[in-house]
Amino acid sequence: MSQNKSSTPFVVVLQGPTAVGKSDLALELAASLGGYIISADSRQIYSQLEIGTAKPKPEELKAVEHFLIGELDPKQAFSAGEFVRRAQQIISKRSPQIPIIVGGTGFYCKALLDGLSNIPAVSDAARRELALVKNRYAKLQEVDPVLAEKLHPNDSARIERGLLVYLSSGKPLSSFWQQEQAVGSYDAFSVLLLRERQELYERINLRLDKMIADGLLQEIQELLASGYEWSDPGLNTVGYKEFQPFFQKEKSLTECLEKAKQDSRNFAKRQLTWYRKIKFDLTLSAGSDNLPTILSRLQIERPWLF
RNA sequence: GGCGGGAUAGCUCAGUUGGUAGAGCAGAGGCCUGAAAAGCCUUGUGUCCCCAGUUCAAGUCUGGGUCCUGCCA
Repeated sequence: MSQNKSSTPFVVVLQGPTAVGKSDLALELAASLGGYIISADSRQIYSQLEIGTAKPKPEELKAVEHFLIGELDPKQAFSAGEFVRRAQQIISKRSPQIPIIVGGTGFYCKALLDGLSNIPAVSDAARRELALVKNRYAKLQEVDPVLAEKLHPNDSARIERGLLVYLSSGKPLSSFWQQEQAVGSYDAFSVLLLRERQELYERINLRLDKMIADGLLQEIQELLASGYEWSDPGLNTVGYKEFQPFFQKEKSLTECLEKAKQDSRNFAKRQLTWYRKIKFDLTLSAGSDNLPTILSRLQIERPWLF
């Protein structure tokens, strides 16, 4: 047991709801293990969204090497598949350095660890064709009954995705599930960082107030002035989209700020629901001195690291 | 002080010709195979402000209180 049993790369995964305090712990952990950080965050991947996505500060980005932060233009769409591809590449290139994968996008972490079915990319032609489909759920029932069975008729996003895959490939999305999964197998140590609900909600509220104080509105103003639009993927982000009515002079700043806080709280709740069914090696309560706890566990379970 | 409007779920409010009440939001729980900070589902017994009256029956009508609120003074 003196070394990693196979060549499977070792990764630490740190997850938790928004505003719980993941970044600080990740920095400490990376420093202790001599590792680097990969952000598993569907919003921090965008450039120019600094304040509202609570990106690490420049000093922090300098102290520890970070990946997948600010790499994408807000006009570009991103996806779980793309995340997995990029993360895998970074991990293999950097091996045997230890990546600390930190982020609140649970789906990305799951996709990286458990793999995604190998589903063909969606074509532009399919998108154009989809625009002509009237009753989408009925169409999906006809074309991919297996998927339709699993979806609620109101679940527009997944119905759309199912149809796009069918229109692109000519095969039902569900037919790809059985196929081999593109699993990059890792020896992962998964940590969940939690906080008491009430306290988490209070932190979220305070964080939004602080974002405004730190110049969130100016940041949005600059984005708009640079030609970004509210319909761009990057701006479809909690902490940004709620301020559209303010910039369009339809609602007061207070109203928009309250909505942003509300949406963040709802988001945190959804994250917590997601994490409940994910298996973690260690669940920690934020606020205490968690670094030693993680390190001692690793010393026992992954002695070759030390 | 005068003339109005209102008092119903944590919040904002609906409630039809009287038959013991319902939406949105919040809260809570859940789903999730390339938009996941997205998308979606489930979940509402509360002194209908108080007292008295009419009535088989009052959130709903009548009278009297109390407290908000708008305009005029």
